[in-house]
Amino acid sequence: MALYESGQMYLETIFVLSKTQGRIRSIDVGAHLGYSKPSVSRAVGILKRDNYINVDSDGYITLTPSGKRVAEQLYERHTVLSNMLMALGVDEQTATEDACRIE
Amino acid sequence: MALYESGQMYLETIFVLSKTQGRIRSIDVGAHLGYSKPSVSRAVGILKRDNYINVDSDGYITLTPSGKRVAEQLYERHTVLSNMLMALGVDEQTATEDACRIE
DNA sequence: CAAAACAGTTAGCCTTCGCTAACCAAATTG
DNA sequence: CAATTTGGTTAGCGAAGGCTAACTGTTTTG
Repeated sequence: MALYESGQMYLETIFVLSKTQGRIRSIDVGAHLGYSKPSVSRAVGILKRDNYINVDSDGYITLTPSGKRVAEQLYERHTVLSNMLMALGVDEQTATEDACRIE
Repeated sequence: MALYESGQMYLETIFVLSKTQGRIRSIDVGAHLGYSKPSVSRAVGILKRDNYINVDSDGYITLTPSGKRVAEQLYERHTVLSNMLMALGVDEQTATEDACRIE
């Protein structure tokens, strides 16, 4: 199944939060993205169905190998964009946000 | 009225085609974007309703002052992105396409 | 001049992806 | 231990923005 725009956002968020926070659940993803619980619930269900993530019985989310591979590409792309923007003189905070928006 | 993502695509396309081709109509915009006539028809109707463009009795499209102002910003943003990508070593053709995608 | 091509519109369908309301089950707490 | 909080789900709405089918009216053409 194809990974749509919003799915990429969720996947990258899961990747980043996993790195910075350790174990994460849907609620953390929603809090980070500013989305409602049902929106996250659906998105997580799709990512799980399409084998990008696993969700254990306690609701903790981990990336599958293919999910991790894709997420790393997305994160790399994000980093490239941020660096480009910073090279243009945008400060780091704004650059990171703009990179998000552009993605 | 807000200008949504797709509206920006249409507006920028109108701007670019006007510069390179002179007089343009909906059909030209659709051909360039690869969209169907009804999709373009709706989008053009919205851009017209929101005063970004004018459409004369023969169907020829021109930008209003505010439409032109916005389109120039979009085009500028596009150019910046293309240049950033080319600075990264991407060839011009690919850079322009990627800038489109990113936008 | 009849037939075909061209440009545009209308009606209506589908998917993505937000949302709220309402519910459930498990954990926490006064 | 009853009441609240927490995390998640289900049902269903609405906007954006693609699409096809089918229609119009105008031009072009054999």
